[in-house]
Amino acid sequence: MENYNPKLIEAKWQKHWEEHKTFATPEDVTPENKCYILPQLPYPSGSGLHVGHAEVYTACDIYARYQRMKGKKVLQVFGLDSFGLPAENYAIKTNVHPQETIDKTTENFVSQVKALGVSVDWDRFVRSSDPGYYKFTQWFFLLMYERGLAYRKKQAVNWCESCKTVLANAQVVDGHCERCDTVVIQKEMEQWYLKITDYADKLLEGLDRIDWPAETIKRQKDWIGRSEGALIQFNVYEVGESADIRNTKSTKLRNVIEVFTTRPDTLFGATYMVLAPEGQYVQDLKDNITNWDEVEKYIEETSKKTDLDRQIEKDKTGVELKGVKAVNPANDEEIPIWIADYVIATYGTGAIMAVPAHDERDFEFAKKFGLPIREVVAKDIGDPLEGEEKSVGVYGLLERDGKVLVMYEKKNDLYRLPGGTQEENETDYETLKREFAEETGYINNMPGECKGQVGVHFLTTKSKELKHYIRKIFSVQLKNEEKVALYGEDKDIYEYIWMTREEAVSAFERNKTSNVYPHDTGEGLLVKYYFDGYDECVSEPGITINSDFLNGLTTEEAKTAIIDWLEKNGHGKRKVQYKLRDWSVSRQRFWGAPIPMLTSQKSIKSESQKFDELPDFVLNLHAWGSDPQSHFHPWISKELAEKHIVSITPLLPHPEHPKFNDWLEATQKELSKDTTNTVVTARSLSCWIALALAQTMEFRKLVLVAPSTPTKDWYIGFGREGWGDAEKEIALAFFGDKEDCLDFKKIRKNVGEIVIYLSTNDPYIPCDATKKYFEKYIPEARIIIERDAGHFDIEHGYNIFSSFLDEIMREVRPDLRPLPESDLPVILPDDVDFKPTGQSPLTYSPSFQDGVEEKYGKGWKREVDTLDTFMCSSWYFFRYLDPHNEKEFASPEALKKWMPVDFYLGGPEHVNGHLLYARFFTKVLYDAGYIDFDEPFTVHRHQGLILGPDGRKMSKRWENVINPTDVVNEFGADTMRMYEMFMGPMEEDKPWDENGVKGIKRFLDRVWNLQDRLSDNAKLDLELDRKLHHTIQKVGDDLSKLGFNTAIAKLMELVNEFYKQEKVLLTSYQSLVTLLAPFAPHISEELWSILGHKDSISLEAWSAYDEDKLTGDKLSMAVQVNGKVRASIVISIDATDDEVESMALAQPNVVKWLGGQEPKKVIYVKGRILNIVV
RNA sequence: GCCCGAAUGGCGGAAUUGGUAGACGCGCACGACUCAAAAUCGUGUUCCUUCGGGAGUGAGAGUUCGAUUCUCUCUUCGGGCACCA
Repeated sequence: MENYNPKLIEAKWQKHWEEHKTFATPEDVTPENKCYILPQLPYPSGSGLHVGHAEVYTACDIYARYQRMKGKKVLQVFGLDSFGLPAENYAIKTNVHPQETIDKTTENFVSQVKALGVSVDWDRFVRSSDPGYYKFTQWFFLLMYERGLAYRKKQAVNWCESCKTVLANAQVVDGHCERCDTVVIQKEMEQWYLKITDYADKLLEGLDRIDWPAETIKRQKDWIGRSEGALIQFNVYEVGESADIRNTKSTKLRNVIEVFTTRPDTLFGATYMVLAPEGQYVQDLKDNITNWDEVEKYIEETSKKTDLDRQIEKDKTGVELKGVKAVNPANDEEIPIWIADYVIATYGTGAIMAVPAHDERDFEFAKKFGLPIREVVAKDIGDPLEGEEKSVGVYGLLERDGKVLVMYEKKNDLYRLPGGTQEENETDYETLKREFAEETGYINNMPGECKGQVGVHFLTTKSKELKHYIRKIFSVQLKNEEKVALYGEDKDIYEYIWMTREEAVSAFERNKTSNVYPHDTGEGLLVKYYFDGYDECVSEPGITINSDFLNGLTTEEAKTAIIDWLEKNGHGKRKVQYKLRDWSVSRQRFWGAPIPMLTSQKSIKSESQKFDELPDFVLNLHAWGSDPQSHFHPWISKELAEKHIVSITPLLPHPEHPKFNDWLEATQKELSKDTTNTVVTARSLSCWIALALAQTMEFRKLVLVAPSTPTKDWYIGFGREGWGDAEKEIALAFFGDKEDCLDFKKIRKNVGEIVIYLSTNDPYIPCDATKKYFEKYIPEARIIIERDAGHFDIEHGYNIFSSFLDEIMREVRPDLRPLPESDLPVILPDDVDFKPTGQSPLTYSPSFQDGVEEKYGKGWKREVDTLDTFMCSSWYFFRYLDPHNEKEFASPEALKKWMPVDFYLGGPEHVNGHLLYARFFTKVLYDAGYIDFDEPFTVHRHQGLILGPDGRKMSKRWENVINPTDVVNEFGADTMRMYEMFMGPMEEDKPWDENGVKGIKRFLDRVWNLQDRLSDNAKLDLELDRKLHHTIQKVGDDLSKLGFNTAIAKLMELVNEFYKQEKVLLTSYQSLVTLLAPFAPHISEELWSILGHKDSISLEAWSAYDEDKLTGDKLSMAVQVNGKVRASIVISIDATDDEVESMALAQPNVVKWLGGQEPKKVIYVKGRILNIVV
């Protein structure tokens, strides 16, 4: 027998697999047997494969090989994310074109991965920087653009001065650039964004349906950051305006500040407002602000601060806006308006109502600037009658005979302290309560009876909370407004409850905190106590006080009540707010996919057009047989009104029997002379009216929902079958005998933008045919296909239609144009100086704009920014399914066959980047009808970090980097694979251990050397056979749940058992080799062929275990006396309970420990344990 | 500050629904083979011990016949978010 020589056999088998295409993707795939295994897409760095990479590919491969042996049809893939900053930065450093570098590193990286012996279908290898790939990255951008999900906007962005590029929020780590660690600054720039915020709800909802690590799901939820609350409008007045004017409720109040709050119930406690310094509101008020110089200075100071500064300096700063006041809509109280940088412009509305009593930040601010603090939520509640023995409700304290008395409630009884047993102190509850109230002026926590200063509501059922508050401070309500503070120790909380005034004061002095303000009034000590954490006041619900009609309501009740009131009185409404921001995708860099858009200097289509930010008039047209009160029309009217946009939805004549000319006339009447900034929306039949109007009038925009196509064959060619004569008659009356009669040339010239909504299951308007029709006549129209939207009717949930509202409101940009899909890909030119200047390098490419004007018209140029590489990795898992398809990103058949991914392994660092984006892309494809699932990764797991031998993160700096290829060369890929899997649980961080690698090598040597002991006629050892079947079971179970380390341990046990035998049965050894195959494929293949098999072990079936062989006829069991193990007995498997008990009692050690006593009780858990209690 | 997660021998880590804690590997010790070393094979290896036992899964309590596992409090470490209204 030769020695185990991994070098030789690994090369041999890798060649064999490649030549025999052993791991080509199977064709006979069903939804039940398909198994798509996806390792995370790596960047091919110059330093090559890292041990962390090897961990991912090995784990995926072991899983893939196991599933293959279990009979699954496995697709395992590999690719590279070769676009992006690392390659470009390296190019800049070395002055070598990134393409060259990438080709080199690709070759190196791929050969390193292949050397691990992974069972990947290499014919499906993809690389994001190849034109065949990024053509579809660009296609995805166009899809987003068409659906209104890609937009260009000027706003403050994250900018890295060193990388000279914009960064997404997820790429900013602790205020620093993820790549180069430079402090990120804010810069006003026009950038492309993807509207991922539109999908916030869907991204949140889908998390409940996927098998991902709980931690990851939570992190995505936190990142999306949904909070429910209300928008509340505060009117703003100039100081000095008379009350009369103020009271006249003018509908066109110019200055309204809207705030978002999650605690509308505290509205009565809003004693001032704060605006974000860089926000729009401040600018709007500029003319009325009398201290503008001061304000401007503050704004400037803030804008100079980086986000990092803002995070570090948490000291509150701010400036009051003099000359203006806001009015709290709840109580008509005038309150001051401030600006402060603790309010950020990008969340909510960039303005808050400040409720200092119940918000920590407002509280700090109010304290610093001496603003009034009004409590509106009483701290307490919880049912004192509920809970455990220890639950105590402290009702309050009073002073008597120089002692401070605590009233508290325990279960149903009210006690007085001190002393006395329960019985002695038992008193009539009502009497005691009354007496207590009379003496203290304190009224207990009965909802509705709370008075502002009552203060000490330490009512709680949880001893934890009680301790917490007592430890912090006891605030005691005495007569004449005097307060004392007491302190309670953690362990003996009752100790301090009884104390003299002096004791109380000194206890208080000892435990002074910054939130306690003692004043000696001369007559006594006045202590003002602010709760240490007002955050708790915010998060913990309570009873509303000081709030007029909300008094006595719980927080939840008060929220509902105040929102109802606000909505009824037009001061606000319910609102869900998200932390998630839109995703900035344009980069001023070279090494990425060019954005497939055209730009021009001209901002209008014709001489007379002028598009302001918002439309000044919206005309909505309802459908045939419909009216202005139906479907989404009422909602749209309301929303537009709230945004102060004038809109009309006229009732069109005879909606049941419409006539074209009547409708046209009726709508024309509603329009003024200048319609250039008017938006016309229409649904179904009336879309034709909208188009007809646009032949002669200029519009800002048309938004057509489920449009009938304006041909006379509409109802025959496309319409649903079985229409009766009546319908035909009406349709004819409407359309007349017109055939393609519209002048689309004029329409296209007259309208700034045309958006068309279609639904995949519209019973009247066929999606595909209508799409084709409009693509032909209005190629630049943006066609948005909505999944399962029916006829955009109320039955399909279209009483609200938010993307439609967005389209109405959206700024029209005639200076931007998407490229037609047929012109993709936009090839990245290579005649580019890629040194960063802050300008996109493509600006300087001589060839990039060649022929663009000739092809697309004068004045048009290609967009010179490139796409964030995260866009490449947001869809790569689709490309593997059909990597050579030049027409589609993947064919519908391939998508149906393999998606979603069955197992996805990747690092936890991408949770709020890639993993969110990939889900977003998938959901957009779903909504657009391309796919039938909306979550890409059914099962997802993370791998942990492999640390250096010193326990630190591997880094050149620590000189503790392990190169996987060195390990493969020295010990072989099988050893490398198994060692990485044996180190510990896959998802945990674990340090590398040189000796551990040797241990695995030793194990494989032992497996190899077992050949010496093989025999085909050795006697079958029953114990060994049972062990074998146990191992088969355990290894299979562990593999299905990725417990690689324990599976390997079990294999080692089996091998150790084999070594206890003189001879090993050939069949047993064969089973061992198949179990080993997923982990160490090369040695397994070699042994398999030595054993005489011709076929690859990779395609062998997984061993089955025999259920009957798992259990022997005897087993060993522990006997306990009083819970301590005192003996171990071997019992027969079918022994009766009595037999076992008598056997246990006969054990000498048991007899000894029983000490002659009779057992009180014997607990016998069959086959597991027997415990004797004396 | 807020929110998660973790803590087991000298080390990496096992332990099913609460049922003989320390599987497996490393390291270490001893033995066999060898002139010797390495490699290999074998034995032992939680700690204390007066060799009867005793203690023991970060600390302290609780529930239980029985707790690494469940509950509460605390400590330490790791991670995430961070003025998100």
